[in-house]
Amino acid sequence: MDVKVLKALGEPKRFQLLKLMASRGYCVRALAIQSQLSEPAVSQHLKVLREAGLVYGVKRGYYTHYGLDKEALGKLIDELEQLRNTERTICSGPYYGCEAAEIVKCKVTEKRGTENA
Amino acid sequence: MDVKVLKALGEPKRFQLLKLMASRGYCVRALAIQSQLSEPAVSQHLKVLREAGLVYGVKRGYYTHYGLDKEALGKLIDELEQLRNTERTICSGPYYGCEAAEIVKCKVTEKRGTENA
DNA sequence: TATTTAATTTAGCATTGACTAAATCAGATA
DNA sequence: TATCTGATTTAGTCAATGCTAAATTAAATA
Repeated sequence: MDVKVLKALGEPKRFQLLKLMASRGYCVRALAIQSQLSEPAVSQHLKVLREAGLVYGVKRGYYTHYGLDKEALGKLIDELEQLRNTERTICSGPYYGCEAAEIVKCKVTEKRGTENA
Repeated sequence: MDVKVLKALGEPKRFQLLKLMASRGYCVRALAIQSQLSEPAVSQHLKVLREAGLVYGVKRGYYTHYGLDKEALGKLIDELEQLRNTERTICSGPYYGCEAAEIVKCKVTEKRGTENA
């Protein structure tokens, strides 16, 4: 999982821009007006979104059309889905350690144990 | 869409913690060991995740068991899915404006127009 | 009730990040 | 080729954020 994608989405203005671009292409100024941001600010946000692979830009005449890359979004969704479907280990042992205790290498007999479930 | 959720996920260590908690419950110290973070650092991350609704804590004896709230994750997934399924408006008009031009209120005749598709 | 202990909170510090203003770039138009 | 213009980049500023160390809290245990 590329955290860069989540980080790119986790900024309110950036997410707003992305929502706009979901429905159609926008040039930088249009995005700036819609989002109440300056053009350089939009440009910088677009750079982050581009580097996360969430957005693509197509030059058409003077303008560059920016749009949401739905395939990239789908990839993220798949990965989150996978996380959701992670099987959950049931730990019903004593407080200090369970069947998965060795993961953190803390023993029951230690002074300050680590609970693992 | 609550951007707080995405913001909470967009931090590497925090996402790592969440991945751990997907498979089973962990106490703070176990998470600290696993993630190579101090306990206060983990506690602070958990606070962010809790406030985003992504994580729940259950007190069991001395320990608090933290786990991923899969329902909250599902909600996020649904919202991203919705974004992905957004119908795309086709703009095939001239450079300065298309059928959706009025959105940004820029006219073809303006000195510096705004492209909308 | 007194003690123990996992967890949290606080203050402080260093880093990251978003924005502005100005300069620059790129490339389409004339 | 020269010009015009949408977009990007750069430098600088301020706020937000993640971490540490120390103090504090809350609640289970003895």
